Amino acid sequence: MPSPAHRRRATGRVTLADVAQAAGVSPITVSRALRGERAVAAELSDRVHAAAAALGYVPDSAARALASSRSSLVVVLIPKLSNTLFVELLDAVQNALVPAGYQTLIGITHYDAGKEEAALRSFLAHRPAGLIVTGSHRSPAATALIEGSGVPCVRVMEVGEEAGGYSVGFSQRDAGRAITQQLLDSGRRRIAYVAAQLDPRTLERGEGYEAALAHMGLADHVHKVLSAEPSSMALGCAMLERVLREAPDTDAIFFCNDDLAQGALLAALRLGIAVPERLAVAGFNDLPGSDQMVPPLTTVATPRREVGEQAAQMLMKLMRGEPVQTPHLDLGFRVVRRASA
Amino acid sequence: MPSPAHRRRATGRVTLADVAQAAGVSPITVSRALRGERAVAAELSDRVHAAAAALGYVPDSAARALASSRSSLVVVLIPKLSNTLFVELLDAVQNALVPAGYQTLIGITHYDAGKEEAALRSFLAHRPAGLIVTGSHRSPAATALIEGSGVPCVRVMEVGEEAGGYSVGFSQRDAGRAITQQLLDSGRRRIAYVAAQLDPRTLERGEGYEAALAHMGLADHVHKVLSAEPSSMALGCAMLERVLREAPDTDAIFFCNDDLAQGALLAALRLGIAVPERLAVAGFNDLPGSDQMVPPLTTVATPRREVGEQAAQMLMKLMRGEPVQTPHLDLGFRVVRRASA
DNA sequence: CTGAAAGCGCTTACAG
DNA sequence: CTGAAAGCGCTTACAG
Repeated sequence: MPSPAHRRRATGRVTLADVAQAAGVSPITVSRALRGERAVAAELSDRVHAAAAALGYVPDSAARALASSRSSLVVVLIPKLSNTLFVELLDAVQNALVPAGYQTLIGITHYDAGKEEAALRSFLAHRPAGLIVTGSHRSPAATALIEGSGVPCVRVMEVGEEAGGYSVGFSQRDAGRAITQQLLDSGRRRIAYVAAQLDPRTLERGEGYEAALAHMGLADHVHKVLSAEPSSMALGCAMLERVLREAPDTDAIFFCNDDLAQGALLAALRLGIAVPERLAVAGFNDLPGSDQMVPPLTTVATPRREVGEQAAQMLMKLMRGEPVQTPHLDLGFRVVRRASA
Repeated sequence: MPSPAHRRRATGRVTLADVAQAAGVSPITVSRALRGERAVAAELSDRVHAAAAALGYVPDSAARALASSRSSLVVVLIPKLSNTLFVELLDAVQNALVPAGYQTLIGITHYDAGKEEAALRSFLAHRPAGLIVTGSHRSPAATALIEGSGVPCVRVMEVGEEAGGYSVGFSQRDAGRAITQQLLDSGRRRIAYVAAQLDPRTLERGEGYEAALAHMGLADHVHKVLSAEPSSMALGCAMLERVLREAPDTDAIFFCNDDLAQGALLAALRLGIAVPERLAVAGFNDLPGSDQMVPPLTTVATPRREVGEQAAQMLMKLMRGEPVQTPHLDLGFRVVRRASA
C-alpha cells in the first residue's frame, strides 16, 4: 500500500529502485552491479546496465555518502589563485585524482587563518574522503578541525616531520640558500632579498638567504626588502626601483617569486639597467615566461607539479587504508642558471 | 530498546540527535535553530547553539542534501587552468559564491567534449544547486545532461540567445573586429591573425578579424596562421618567426591571446625587430604583464572578472527561484591602446 | 550469487 | 512555537 499522498516527497528522479524494477532484480543487485562489486551474474549485470542506461539513471552521491559514510570528494586548500604556482599544483592534483574517480572541492584561503578555518568547517560537512592543505602553519582551531575529522590529510609545499602526519614538498630554506649561493659564486656581494606576500614559505627562503650570506661572513650585508602586498610583475618593477634608490650599491637581487623578478627585468630594460652586468637578478619557482625574458631569468625550479601528483598518490593510499612508506616526501629543487645572474 | 548490536552502524560522529539530547529539545528544533529557520524561541535557540558548539557538531551535508533534495554545491566547468583568463573567471565566481554559502566543484574539460560529458555526469550525481559552463558549443549529450538535470545553468564568455537559457559574456567576434580595426586605423594593411588552441571563441575572433579586413576591401589579404597547440609565450615566439618567414611583408600581427603576444614581443626584442615601427603587435584579454611589456602591449581588455561575478549573481537568483531580467548579459570589452600598435 | 530488513543523519509535511 | 512520524536514495550486514 502506498503511503498517503501527503506524505510523499518523491523528487521525480530515476532511482535505484526504478532501475531494479526495469531490470527485474532487487535494488541491492543493481547497487552491486553498478559499482562492480562482488560477482553479480554476468547476465543480471548486463540487464542492470542496460536498464540504467535506458532510464538515464544517475546515482545520488548524497544517498551513497550517507549510507556508506564515505565520499569521493577530496578537499584541496590553497592560498591564492593569482599565483601560478598554486594553479599548477592544483592542476596536477586534479590530473591524478579525477581519473581515479575523485572530485575536488577547492578552497582559497587568501593566506588568512580565519578563512582557512571557515573553509574547513564548510567542506568537512561534506565528509570528504581526503584533504590536501598548503603548508604546515595554521591556527590551532584549523588543526583541531582536521584532526577531529579523522579525514586523511597531506600537507604540500613544505616537508617536515615536526608537524606530524604526511607532507610532500621541499625545503624552502635550502632552496633560498642555494640560489643565494649561486649569486655569491658569481661574485656578487651586495645581494638584496626582495619578498612580497610574506607567507611562511617566503620567510623561510629569506632565512636561507641569510644563512648563505652569514656563511660567507657577509651577515652585515643582509638586506631584506619586504612588502606585504601580493606578488605581481608591477610590484617587482616598483621594488627594483626602491632597492636601487635605497641601496645604490646593490649588485644582485634575489626575488622571492618569479613574477616579481620578471617585472624587475622588464623595468631594467625600460630604465636601461644592464642585467646582469650592473645588476644580477634571480627569481624563484621558474614560472611560465621566465625562460622567455630578456635576459632569461636565473631561478629555482620548484617541483609543484610533482608535489601535486605525489601528494595525490599518497592521499589515495591513505584513503584506501594502505601503508605509506615515506610519510614526508622531499622532492627537492633545482637551481636553473640562465643569463640574468 | 536498542537494535541488536550487529545492526548498528553508528559512525561515531556527533549528530543532530546528540545535540538535541544535550540541549534537551527535539532534533527538529535543533535543525531549525541551526539553520535559523522560522522563529525558534530565543532561549531554546541559545541552548541549541551552545550545545552544538560544545559538542563540536558539524552538520552532515549528505544527509541534508538527501532529505531536502537541495545542496549548496555549484559546479563550474572551465576548459583549462593554464589560461589565466579562466583562473580569474573562476576566482571571481568563487568570490561571489563562497560568502553566500555555496561551495564550488570545479571541472576542467581540456576543450574536450567527452571530458565535459564525463565531468557533468560525475558532478550531477552530487545534485548541485547550480551550474556554470564555458561557452555555448558542447555535445548534444552534454546539453541533454544539463537540461535533463533541471539544474539552473549559466553560460559564460559568450552571449547569445540562440542557445537559449542564460548567458553572460561579450561578443568575441566584435572584439576581434575592433582590435583589427585599431590596427587598420593606425595605417597597417598587411595584418596577420595568429591563433592557438582553436576553441570556438578563438575562431570567432578570427571572424571579426576577417570582417574588419573585408570592410576595408582587404579581403584578399586575410592571413590566418593557426596552431592547435595550447597557447603559451614560447609558442608566441615561434609563431612570430613563422609569420615573418612566410610573409615578410607583414606589418602587424593580432594574436588571439596575450600570452602569445607577450612571447612575440620578447622574441622581437631578442631578434631586434622594432615594435611597433617595423611590426605592430596586438593581443587579446589584457592578461597580467601585458602592461609591463617593452613596449607595453595593445590589446582588448575582456571583463572576465565581471563575467564571473555577474554569472554568479544571475545563478544565485535562478537558484532562489527569482526572476532574471536580463537572461543574456553583454558586458562588452575595451580596446586598450598601448605602445605596441 | 541474490535478497529482505534496517539504518545512515537529516528535513518535510503535518498536527497541535 | 514545538514535536512525532515518515521519508530522502542509497549501502551495510546478515541470511540463505
